[in-house]
Amino acid sequence: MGAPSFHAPNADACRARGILDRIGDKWSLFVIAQLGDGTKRFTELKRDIDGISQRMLTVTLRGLERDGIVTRTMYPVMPPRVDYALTDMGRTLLDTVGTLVWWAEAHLAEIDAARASYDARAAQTDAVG
Amino acid sequence: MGAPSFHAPNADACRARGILDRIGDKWSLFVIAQLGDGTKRFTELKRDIDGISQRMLTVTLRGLERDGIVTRTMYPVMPPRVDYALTDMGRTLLDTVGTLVWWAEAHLAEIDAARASYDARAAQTDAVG
DNA sequence: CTGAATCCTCTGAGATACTG
DNA sequence: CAGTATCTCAGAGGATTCAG
Repeated sequence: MGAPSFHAPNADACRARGILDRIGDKWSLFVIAQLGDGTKRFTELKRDIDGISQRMLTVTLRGLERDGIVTRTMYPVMPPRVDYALTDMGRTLLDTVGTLVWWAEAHLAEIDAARASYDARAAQTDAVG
Repeated sequence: MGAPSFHAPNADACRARGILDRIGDKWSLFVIAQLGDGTKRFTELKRDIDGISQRMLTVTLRGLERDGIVTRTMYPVMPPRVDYALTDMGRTLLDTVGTLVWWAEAHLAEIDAARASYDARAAQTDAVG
């Protein structure tokens, strides 16, 4: 439990938002996860991340590169070749996100149950009311 | 740092997405952070979370309630009164998110530097190219 | 006080076609 | 192969208004 008590005023939530804006979008997490396996090329990423479009892969990679989370290496060869990899900071983020994944796994069933319960209550209220 | 090594294939990223869909939206994190201080009423939350609209506060609270992260307690009095609080699961999430905030604080400067550097390079490329 | 309903705008993101 | 450019659409979210 390295987590500080986090009696967060808005300020703390604000800092976290910056991070969530980065990894909370639709694709960043998948890209980071994929690069956790090691250096990959554009087409490899596109193939391995199911459903991502060229455009979104490009946009996502640009964002991550800008924030110093991935590196982009171009080889001036024909046909072109570009390698992507996590930076050191990117790897620490991978670790941090790991705790979130852990939490998700630990509470998936509980969340599903809560949703089912809530939906059932809502449906009943609808029918009765 | 209990974080497992997280050599995540897509499956792991997928599970985390569910969580990020919940806390990664524009307001959930602020609400959770505020409720970390203890039970609050609708109007208190609206006042304390700068810039949130009634609508988004309602929508956000409903989502969090549905997922079993906050509880909603109505008092049938006049004028109406509704209290919101974190559930036990909500408190564990607060803890988990704490590690993310910690990461954010630890790397804010590095990220800012990376952005500045990237933007500078981009501007230069633009000018020269 | 708490919230539902309506309207409106702006951005995220997919599909497609083109370039070095 | 690795992008960029353009079009388009759906959904998020704000402002405002109405109701219990």
